[in-house]
Amino acid sequence: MEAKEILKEHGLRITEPRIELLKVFLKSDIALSNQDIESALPDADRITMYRTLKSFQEKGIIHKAIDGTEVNRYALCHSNCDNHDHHDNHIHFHCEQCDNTFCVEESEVPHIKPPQGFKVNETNVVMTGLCDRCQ
Amino acid sequence: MEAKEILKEHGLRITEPRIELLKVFLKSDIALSNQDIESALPDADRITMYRTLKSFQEKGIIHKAIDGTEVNRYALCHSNCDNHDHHDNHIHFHCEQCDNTFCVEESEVPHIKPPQGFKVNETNVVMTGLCDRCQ
DNA sequence: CTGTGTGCAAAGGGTTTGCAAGTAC
DNA sequence: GTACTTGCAAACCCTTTGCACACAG
Repeated sequence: MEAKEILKEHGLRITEPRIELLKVFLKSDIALSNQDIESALPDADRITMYRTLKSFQEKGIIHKAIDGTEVNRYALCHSNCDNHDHHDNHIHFHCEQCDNTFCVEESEVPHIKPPQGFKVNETNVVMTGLCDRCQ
Repeated sequence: MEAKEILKEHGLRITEPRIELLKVFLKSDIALSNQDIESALPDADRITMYRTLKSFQEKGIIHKAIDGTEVNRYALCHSNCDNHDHHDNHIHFHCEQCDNTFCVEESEVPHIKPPQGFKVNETNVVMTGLCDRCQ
């Protein structure tokens, strides 16, 4: 069972809500909002979901996909992110039509020179437009 | 009075709450959160502020500064944005220390090739790190 | 067995809606 | 005068906290 392995690898106890949530992420090719997750797991407890999302982020299992919308979305980390140290370095794409957010894994965030006197730790790129299914 | 002119140019009635809010933006060199605005205008009505921010956005007076935080921040449009058609094309910088977000006006968002079959309307870049005052 | 995780109830906080009075033009 | 705007109250909704019970290791 892949979900259980991921939990074990990241030092989290194997519980049912965590396995179910992780399965949803493993099956999805888009970044998931709270609403998406609730639709996928209608019987899951919302509070538990909040807490699970939080610990998944802290353990480096998922990352927040910055897409410029009001809505928080999360996606699996593909690089080996350890606790508190994410290094996903890809672009996110938000489709205006279907409202989905995609991780563009094949992309690399370009190096952009920061303004004078500024120190950059992380650069995020969000593209907005129409995805391949919608246009 | 510059504030009044801006309102007139964008087809908005000249009212006190709008002038006051616009003055706050004109004086600020950072993107402003709701909290920032409330601190600057302690006596202003919060509901009116929400509505004013909304109409300013719709008229192209301000734009949302995407900075990857939970907090919505807004900054004046410098290019000529008309209704529903923003074309600010600069990078935003979020400082982890002072929690401020800056519009990096001198920057240009690089052209990044979208994935196969995707159509890009807008590209946003957010850099996170330490600003010149904090490092 | 021990500490972590769960899930219900309740509190918290920010945002939106309804509506009557006020005001720009 | 008319349509837009304001600002209060109340409704809304999402998120967080408290706590007792359940369960993984």
